[in-house]
Amino acid sequence: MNSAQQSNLSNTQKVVARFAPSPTGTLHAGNYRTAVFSYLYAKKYSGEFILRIEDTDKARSTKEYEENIMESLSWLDLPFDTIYRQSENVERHKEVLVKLIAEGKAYISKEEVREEGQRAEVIRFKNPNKVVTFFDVVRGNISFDTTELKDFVIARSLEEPLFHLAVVVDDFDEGITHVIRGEDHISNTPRQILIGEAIGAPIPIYAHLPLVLAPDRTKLSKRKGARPMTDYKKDGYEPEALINYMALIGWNPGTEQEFFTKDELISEFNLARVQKSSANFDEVKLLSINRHYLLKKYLEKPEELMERLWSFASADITKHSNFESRKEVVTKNVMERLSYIGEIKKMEETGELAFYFEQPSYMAELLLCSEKMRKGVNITLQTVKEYLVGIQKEIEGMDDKLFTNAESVKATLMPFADSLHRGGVLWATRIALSGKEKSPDPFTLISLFGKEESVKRLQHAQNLL
RNA sequence: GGCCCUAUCGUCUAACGGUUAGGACGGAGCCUUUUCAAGGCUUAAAUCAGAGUUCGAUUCUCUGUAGGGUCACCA
Repeated sequence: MNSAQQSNLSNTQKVVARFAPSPTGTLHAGNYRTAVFSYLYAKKYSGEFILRIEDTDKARSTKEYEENIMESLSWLDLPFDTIYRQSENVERHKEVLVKLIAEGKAYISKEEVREEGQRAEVIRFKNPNKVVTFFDVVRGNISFDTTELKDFVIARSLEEPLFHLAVVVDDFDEGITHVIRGEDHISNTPRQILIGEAIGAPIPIYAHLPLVLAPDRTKLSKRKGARPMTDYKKDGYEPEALINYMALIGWNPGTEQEFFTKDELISEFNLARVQKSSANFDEVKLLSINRHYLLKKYLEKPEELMERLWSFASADITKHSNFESRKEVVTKNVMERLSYIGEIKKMEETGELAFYFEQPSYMAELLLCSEKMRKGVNITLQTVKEYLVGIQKEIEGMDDKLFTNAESVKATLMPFADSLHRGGVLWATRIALSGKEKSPDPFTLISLFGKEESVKRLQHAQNLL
């Protein structure tokens, strides 16, 4: 049996899939992954992707969270064709409730009030108490004996429909053909099918996706480090990387391709290759995919990327008198180690950037290269001083034209370094210029700083000795 | 606990019932190099257990085990 046979929907009907979050908190990658799958599926079949805000819980739903959802979807480039809010549909829900009650399929039930806020009367669905079997595209047939569900509550009152009722009515009214959602909804499905049968709604095609798990292998949640999608935006992640990675959690194309444009995903995606078992969300892998897209953009549109990159740095850097002239080279060097753009902020905070613009301070001993680099030669602070004096002289004697690029600086200075001690001279020079154990090579730095400042920094180093 | 779902390297995963069980991320090592990063090469690492079906099981069946989900007047 396939899904089209099971469902009483016509298989020539246009696909209408939906993403139906409730605006009661910020949503994380696990939530948005279901949006990705729904979107890809709908677009693959030239169908519609609907966003439905499930805000029937007035007490917990807020406009801010709703905006957060819209912002994320827009950032991820998952545009919806239509948006609905359940709260705007209460009249219709009421109409259905009234009809259900009139037909004896639901009833007003007197309740014992145990907690504050509980109603003395609610509306319960009259459970036909049968076994419901439905076909899930991901898992095949699933059966439940609904007897254990009893007569479940579908509304607090005529004006206050609850989740199951609202979902079924709205899916029906909106013409939803495919319900693609998380596995945590599997056990809700029989209830919803029962309601659907009671109101004469067609049964949609169900696809329950495996859950996205936190590293502790339980459901992803805020407490377990799941970040709101907007955090990735704030940190300057590439939305293409998120989409790419989320698509690959619980789905694979069956080939060894790992990077996909959105259009490629749309054409490659299918529900048949969706995994049954839940998966871990791996921030490290996300980082590596992000870096791939970051580098790609840097290669394609360096100007644009540079603008974006430095918008994450403080004015101490971007308003520095040398910033504009050094920006390009610094960007190039910084890009070699960034996984995501916002990391530049971290680099600045940990003091990895300052030396590009200001005289660094450091301990004189740092000018001494490691034993390994000395290759048996005895190098003392005095020797280092001689190296620095020598290299400074060389630089002072260089034609200004030679400073325009690192290669010409290297071509001029390397023979000199070799004549004394390559490792010792270059290490000391680099430290004098950067003050850092780890930094770009000395030729790049000399070319970046120019004659005057390079000499100044070398002089500073000599004064330490 | 009841019900439901799931089970391949650390992680994400591939493999018409027949493969030296493949790839990616991460790890390790080597090369390159003045440092770091990048890059190149190499490498370690898995079919939950036990029965059954079969000439042959990662793949099918059953049992066990483990993990997860769900049991609201939340969604």
